[in-house]
Amino acid sequence: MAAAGALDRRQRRRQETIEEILDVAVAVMTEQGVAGLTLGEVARRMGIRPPSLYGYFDGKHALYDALFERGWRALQRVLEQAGATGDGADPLTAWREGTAVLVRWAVEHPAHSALMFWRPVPGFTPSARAYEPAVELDAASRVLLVRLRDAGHLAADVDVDRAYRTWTALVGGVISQQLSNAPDEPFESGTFTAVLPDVMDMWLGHHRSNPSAR
Amino acid sequence: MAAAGALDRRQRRRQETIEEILDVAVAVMTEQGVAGLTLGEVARRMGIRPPSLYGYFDGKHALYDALFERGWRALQRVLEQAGATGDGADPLTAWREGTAVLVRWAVEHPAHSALMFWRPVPGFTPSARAYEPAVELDAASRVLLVRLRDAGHLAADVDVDRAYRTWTALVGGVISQQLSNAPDEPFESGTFTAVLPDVMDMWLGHHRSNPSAR
DNA sequence: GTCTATACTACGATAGAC
DNA sequence: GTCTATCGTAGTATAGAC
Repeated sequence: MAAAGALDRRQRRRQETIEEILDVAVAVMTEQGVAGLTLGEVARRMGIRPPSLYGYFDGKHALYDALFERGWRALQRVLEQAGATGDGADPLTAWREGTAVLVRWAVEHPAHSALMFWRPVPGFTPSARAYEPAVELDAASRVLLVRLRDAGHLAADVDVDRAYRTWTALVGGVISQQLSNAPDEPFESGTFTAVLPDVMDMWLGHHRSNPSAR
Repeated sequence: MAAAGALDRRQRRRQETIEEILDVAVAVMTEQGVAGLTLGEVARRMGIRPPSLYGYFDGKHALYDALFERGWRALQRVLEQAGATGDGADPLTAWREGTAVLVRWAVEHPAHSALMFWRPVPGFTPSARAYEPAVELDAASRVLLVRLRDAGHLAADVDVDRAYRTWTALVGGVISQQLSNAPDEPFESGTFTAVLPDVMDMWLGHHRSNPSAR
């Protein structure tokens, strides 16, 4: 039992170090840009030497990969807490609020967002494991979209896939513009996040009256 | 006259070298990502040494700056050629076609677009000179938007600034999603560029019936 | 004037001592 | 587990050949 306790303690300590590395990396990325992350700067802020980081991550890309996965998992979590993926609430409310929560999270986590939504790092491609929560969230969003249609908020013959793609473009556009042009503005009063209600109305109106025909 | 001729010839030669550097840089950025540009790779492809590039550009950032400016100027040019900024055509047609030309140019010039619309390079901020065509295009777009309203295609009391911001978010979103998720698809059959007509209809419909109130 | 040669600093990464 | 030492390559800058 003593050995197991020591192992737990050691593993917990290790986990704490991993968390610290990731937190510091996010801070560096927020200040210097996602591609401006350097292992030297992370090590410097932690008071260790760059090679020591290799005891926790297999290089810089592994760090990006962990941040990519954690970003999607964190987004998943806030959406679940907002009740956006549950079956209880009215689909329309869930859709509207879920979208707002998504955009808020994105602008409040610019470094994660840039890594997740754009691909600013030359050689980096997320692993299948890191991609998993993104795929799950995609599937959950499509399910909710179907419920939105079945509840009569969208035209019965709407092209769900096309409508979903359109929605991602609109929401992604608001996030993109806000982060590129005014990253320091808060969600509530952002130059672009402020038009999110308009954008939602636009999308809902279009798919309520105008079906996918074109 | 002979001296002037020699000077012209020398300057022309120099200009050709500058163009070649920029072309090669775009090729590298297209393959490796905007932040993946290295002077060594540019020099290697041109058959020269990295320090030779300093005779034409004051380092990598100056190269980015020139590409930023040329990108906006090129976009300006194709929009003018499409008649999107002239006074002749119907404002609605000009707006629709101008938007399509913009999106097409963006997806067909991914390296330029990433540099112009996102900010993927850590230390780089475009100079005022490089920004000029972007500002001009912004102003021209707003003028056209006012003409669109005055021609009765938008509600008379529409908030022009807000409508313009919304438009940039929508169009930027389509470009963003297309370039991030399926950069190799052509404009005509792109997963996201294909919904551009829907997005345009949405935006026009919203501002025709629903004024800025909210 | 334009290039090559060379040097300096910083980065990511690995090997091996303690 | 962390360190020092080291490698290869990048961006940058200067000196000097032609």
